[in-house]
Amino acid sequence: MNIKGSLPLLVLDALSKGSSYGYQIAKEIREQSDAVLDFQEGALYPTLHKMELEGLIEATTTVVDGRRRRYYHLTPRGEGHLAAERHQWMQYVKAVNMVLGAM
Amino acid sequence: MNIKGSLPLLVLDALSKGSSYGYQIAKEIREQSDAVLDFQEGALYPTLHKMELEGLIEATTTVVDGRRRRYYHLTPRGEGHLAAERHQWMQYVKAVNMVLGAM
DNA sequence: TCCCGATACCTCGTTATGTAAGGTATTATA
DNA sequence: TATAATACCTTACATAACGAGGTATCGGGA
Repeated sequence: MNIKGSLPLLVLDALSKGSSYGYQIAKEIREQSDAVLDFQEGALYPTLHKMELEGLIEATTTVVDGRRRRYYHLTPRGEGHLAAERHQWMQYVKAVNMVLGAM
Repeated sequence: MNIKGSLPLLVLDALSKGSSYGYQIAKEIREQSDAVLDFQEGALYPTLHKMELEGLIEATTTVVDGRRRRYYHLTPRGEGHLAAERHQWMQYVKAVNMVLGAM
């Protein structure tokens, strides 16, 4: 179950804790949310590519145990964007809760 | 700024407080959220029609002050769905916050 | 009087972002 | 030996939003 629009925030947040790669990021999001969040590869990889094009993240490809890994890390621009996305997320949640709570 | 997927919940919630109509529902959501939520008519009306087809809401058309109004009210099915949507929303928010909070 | 903003409904084209399913390839395990 | 896990990718499709347009009424200000 994935609400559209929250994946970039989750990716930026994951990379703010150190560089990582697609498969690992997806796994962490799934595990840390007790499998409530479960983004498919068809959402993850295009999002990573888009964020790279936007200059939010940068990548280097390496090979570990014979398997190719594309490690991403935040750019300064990405760091700024993380703060903005965090704020937007909290603001949105607050707004929905205000409406739901209102009588 | 609207995260995709939250509109049906907000509509069901609005109608749980009494019958209402599209224009009014949109206005309430906008006002009660301090304009953070601002769904356009191109999102609102198709969503209302879809929810009616799904049997979550029912409508009656009346005329007030010469203007046509289509009043919606919750069906029993819609009431059950509201509880499910509420739960899903809270579960999702909790999941994202768990991931964001995790180190 | 005339136009504009607010009210009230609607649809259509486009865009964004997800799922499902497929492909390629390697390594570890049953 | 075959299957799961790791690791990348793409394509077709579905969904749900936005933007912009249309129709129509009513009330208020220039």
